[in-house]
Amino acid sequence: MPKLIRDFFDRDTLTVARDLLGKYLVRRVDGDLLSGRIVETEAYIGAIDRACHAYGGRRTPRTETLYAPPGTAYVYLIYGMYHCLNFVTEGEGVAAAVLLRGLEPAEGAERMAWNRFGRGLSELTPYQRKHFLNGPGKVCRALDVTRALNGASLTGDALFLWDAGEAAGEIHTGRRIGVDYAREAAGFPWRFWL
DNA sequence: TTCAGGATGTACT
DNA sequence: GTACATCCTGAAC
Repeated sequence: MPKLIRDFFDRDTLTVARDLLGKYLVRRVDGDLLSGRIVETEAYIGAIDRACHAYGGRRTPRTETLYAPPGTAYVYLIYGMYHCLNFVTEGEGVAAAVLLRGLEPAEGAERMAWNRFGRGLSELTPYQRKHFLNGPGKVCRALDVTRALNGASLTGDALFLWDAGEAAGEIHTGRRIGVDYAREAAGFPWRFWL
């Protein structure tokens, strides 16, 4: 019911990227619940997208997860020190996913602050509060998402998505971040935010 | 508030 | 050897 099931991800990737806005990502770690409302996503579609790691059907040990069944977590290391979390979409064998770029903190914000900055919520500067979960690396750091979760199911206990029944609100669309190298794909309006 | 520069490891040429 | 779906710090404005 409110927990998103595999069928949710087994659809057109752009549709999934939009529908994820306003849903909640929930992470269970050591009995604690960390969660946030999804406010920014990007779509990556291997068949036609130079910015996708699996562009043109490319298969390597890293990209293998992109071909996994819908509702699988694709987590990779970027710039040697940060992780990015993606939700695999469309049927098994089709390389496509939605990158999670931003959350609004919900449950467990205190612990997330410790994960991100090594100190509690009340100790944060205004700048740190404003830039709390507004980037893919930040989200993963706060929710303790690492490559240990690569290939995990998004309908399990450690990591899943929740539909609280809230209306998403107005959805904005634009170019994706950090893909200027991707030629024609650099301009695809595949970034969505609230 | 904006900007340049550096950190850091893996994937792939 | 080069590039990378990033973030932080510190300095200048």
